[in-house]
Amino acid sequence: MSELEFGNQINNNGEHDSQKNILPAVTASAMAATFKALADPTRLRLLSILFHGECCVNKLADALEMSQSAVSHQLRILRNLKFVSNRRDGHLIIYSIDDDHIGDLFLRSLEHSEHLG
Amino acid sequence: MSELEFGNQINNNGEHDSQKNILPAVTASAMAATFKALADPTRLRLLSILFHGECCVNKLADALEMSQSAVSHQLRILRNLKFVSNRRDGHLIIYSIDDDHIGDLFLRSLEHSEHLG
DNA sequence: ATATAATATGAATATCTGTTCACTTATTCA
DNA sequence: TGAATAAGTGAACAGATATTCATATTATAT
Repeated sequence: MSELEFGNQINNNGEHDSQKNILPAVTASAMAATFKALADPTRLRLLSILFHGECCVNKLADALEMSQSAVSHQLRILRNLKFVSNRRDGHLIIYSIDDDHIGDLFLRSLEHSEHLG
Repeated sequence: MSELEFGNQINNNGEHDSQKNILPAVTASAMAATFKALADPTRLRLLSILFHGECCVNKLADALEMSQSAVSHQLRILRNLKFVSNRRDGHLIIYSIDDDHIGDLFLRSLEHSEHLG
């Protein structure tokens, strides 16, 4: 990771600062938002179901034995971060995975939690 | 991700359930803990510094313009999740990255946040 | 139109999280 | 030993988060 670059930066004195190369606060917040969306067991379990194929809200709620409302609230968070998308079919709303990065993030996290033991 | 497996499961009726293959709640919580540790701008910025090499607590606090206490609290969280380790050198405690997965997680999250725009 | 089914949403609440403050611990050096 | 420096920690507090409850929205079927 030593080649990591977050874009050029100007330090407090207005001088170019290539030494520290600290992740800018704005970028850090954006990344934190991404991790926050994945930092909940319910949302991870929802995603684990959707990895196997699209699914409507009621089925998701049944599968997790949670209220429809709770699941709907959580799906909104995944939607806002563009991890999932939905489409209407009759009076069902059908959710599916809609992101390239999430699979990798998911697997790395699984590896790490196994690594912790 | 369709080949994703979380280990065999037994459903409510005691029957084998290979259809849903939902991420078990315990595993989901472990993964969530991993993501939680990364779901904060301060901790991500600390890691971004450590990617460039080891660093003591005071320098980290200076770099982020935060109190030593706040940084110390956050370092403990990264330490508990084994993302960083530390060693003593005189009266300095020197922190460094101590994980294989974190670099990937970091970069994927960066990609995703850029993808969101 | 009306009733029903599926989903979304706002308010409320209990829990969790990040920082500050005051203090303690650990190490070095005079 | 005693002062100084670096880092860790518990309590407290403000702000964020997950669920519940009640209600609103949207589409289907009669």
